Amino acid sequence: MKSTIKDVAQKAGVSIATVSLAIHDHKRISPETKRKVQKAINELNYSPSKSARNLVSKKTGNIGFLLTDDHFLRTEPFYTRIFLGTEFEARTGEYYVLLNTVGTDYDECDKLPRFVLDKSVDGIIIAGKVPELLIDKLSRINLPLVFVDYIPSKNKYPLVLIDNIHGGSLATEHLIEKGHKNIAFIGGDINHPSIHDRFQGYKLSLEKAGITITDNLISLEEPYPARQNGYDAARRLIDNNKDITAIFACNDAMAIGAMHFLKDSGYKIPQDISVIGFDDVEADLLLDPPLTTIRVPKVELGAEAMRVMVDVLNNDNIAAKKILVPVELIERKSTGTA
Amino acid sequence: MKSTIKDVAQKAGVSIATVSLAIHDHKRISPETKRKVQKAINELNYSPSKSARNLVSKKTGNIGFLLTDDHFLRTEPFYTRIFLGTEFEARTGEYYVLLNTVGTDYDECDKLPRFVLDKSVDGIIIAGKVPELLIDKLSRINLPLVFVDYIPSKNKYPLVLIDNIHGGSLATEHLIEKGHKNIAFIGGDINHPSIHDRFQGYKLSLEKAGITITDNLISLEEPYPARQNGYDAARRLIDNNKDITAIFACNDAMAIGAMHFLKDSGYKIPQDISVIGFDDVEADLLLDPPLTTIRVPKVELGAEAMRVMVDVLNNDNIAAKKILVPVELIERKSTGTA
DNA sequence: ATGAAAGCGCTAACAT
DNA sequence: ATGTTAGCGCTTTCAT
Repeated sequence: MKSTIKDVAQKAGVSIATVSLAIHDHKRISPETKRKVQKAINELNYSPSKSARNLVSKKTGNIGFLLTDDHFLRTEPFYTRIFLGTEFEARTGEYYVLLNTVGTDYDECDKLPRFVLDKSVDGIIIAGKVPELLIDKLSRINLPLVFVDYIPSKNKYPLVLIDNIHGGSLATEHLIEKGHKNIAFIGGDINHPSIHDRFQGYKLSLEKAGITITDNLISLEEPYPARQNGYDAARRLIDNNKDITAIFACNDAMAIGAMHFLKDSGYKIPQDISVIGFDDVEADLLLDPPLTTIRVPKVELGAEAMRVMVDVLNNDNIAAKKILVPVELIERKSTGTA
Repeated sequence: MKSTIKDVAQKAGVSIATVSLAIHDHKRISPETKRKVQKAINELNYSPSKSARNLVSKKTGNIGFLLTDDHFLRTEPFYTRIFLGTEFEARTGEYYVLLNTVGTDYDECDKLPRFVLDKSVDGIIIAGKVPELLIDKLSRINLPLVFVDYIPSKNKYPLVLIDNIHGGSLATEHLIEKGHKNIAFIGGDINHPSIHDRFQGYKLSLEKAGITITDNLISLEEPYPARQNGYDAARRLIDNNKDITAIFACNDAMAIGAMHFLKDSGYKIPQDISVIGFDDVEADLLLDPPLTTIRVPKVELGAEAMRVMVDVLNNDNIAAKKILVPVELIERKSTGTA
């Protein structure tokens, strides 16, 4: 039933070493022997055992995908898409990807992810913000790390990032072009590199357009960028400043929350107030009106991270590169002229 | 992290065999020795190598998760959730899950999924409808198969299914209770067991209520249950029958499409026409009005499938069992009195 | 109750 | 150009 390298060797009338070398297309093996071996392999329907290979090569052929559980369970399928991207790309690199989530409250006592404990991965792709303590621990074991959509404080790893500053500018400029002057910004967890950068893009574009940046247009106190927080931030902003004609939310979740608040308060979107988000999650199209946003190519982010990982694994001397994945404006119906 | 069973044996002052037995909590090992070994394990931060274990045990510790690529890429994160469920449950069973998609147009020439070719899995969970030809091929290799949300024609495998008939009844009865008599059904791919069963539930409930089942209330011709097809089906139905006061769509995607058509045509939901879906995808809450639907516990479906798989692998349970996972009515705002 | 030793299937020196 | 052989880290008889 299950043939081994020994069976192949016997059938081909050579040694197992020859079979092994022939399989790896080693130049020391003559073309004729290779053919003989190949014939035996076909006849026996042989396929090398991964376990045995792994044991001797000390490789696993697996890449770990790590993120916090709240990221994976959140309503918007953002990181799920990134995961899919790594998965698709892994196929071509002959890898499998293993998933593990960790709590956001990771502390000293918590164990390392299962796939590092039992040595089941050759490298780890870390998606989104994870506890720095975990990164510290991970950096001590000798596994290649690639970050996607997050910049760890100890910045010495390859990074695959959204071009957030540019995206923030795109969103803001879109609003400016529509004639808006009082453009609010809704952020959450401003220490998060992505949100920080989107905010930078906002400020840069306003400055470039000669528009003064006012404090009461900006909401940065929400602890994380979720719908309810977007709702709350919009309320606080609108309560304090009736001149606002447009809102740029740091992500779609907050934009959706803001839209709910505006509707609840009787504002018409975009006639009274325009709203633009960031991410382009799938729910955007279902909203009424559909949300104008900055599209983040999520699958592409994952694929890119996997490509970098494969590169790192193949040439151990790769410099920690930083890849900025471009974004684009998707204009739908939630933004209009001032 | 680099310590092996040898290091542990040395540190504990015993043989590697003893360490191995102690790890597996074998009764032949004295409690005291076990403690000594455990201490050494902790101090060395030892964790057994999966590759080595796999080699001797002839197991991989991996479960394959198979579905068609269109299922995985569709907008509603339905199968993604099921996948997550298998993943969560796999943790406790000490398994990893490997993902593979196949085309819907799978034919004789196509290769088997990668994880079966290189023998990387101990069993396969098959989610949703997959080509029967593939199932045939898979059934010939000697791997345990578990189906979730699909009934293969060669019905000899463990099945984890949604209680679709009951769900169809729940939805229909809800509408009947609201006083509706002209209740339309929108289906797609009626040969799909799930959709077929939901339709059965619809007919059963109507019969039970003494309501005649009329052809011009039923749309079954759409080839698959997606949004656009829901839109088209609703249009055809409403064009032919102005008496319709409620629509039961076989899934949320079609319900969303139907709602779009109704809105485009100036119908008010639920004042003019009620709409109920099936699945409870995350978009439902964002719709205006939010969609009344039958909730399918997606994560639970996946977890259950993995539990069955683990059972099968442990030989605890050889009989091909069939598990019906219950559903519930989630009443939101898209259904009202007739 | 514990240890010695024989593999599991494969790769890669080292021989020939 | 090909064969011999020593492990990789672990489980599992079989001895002691």
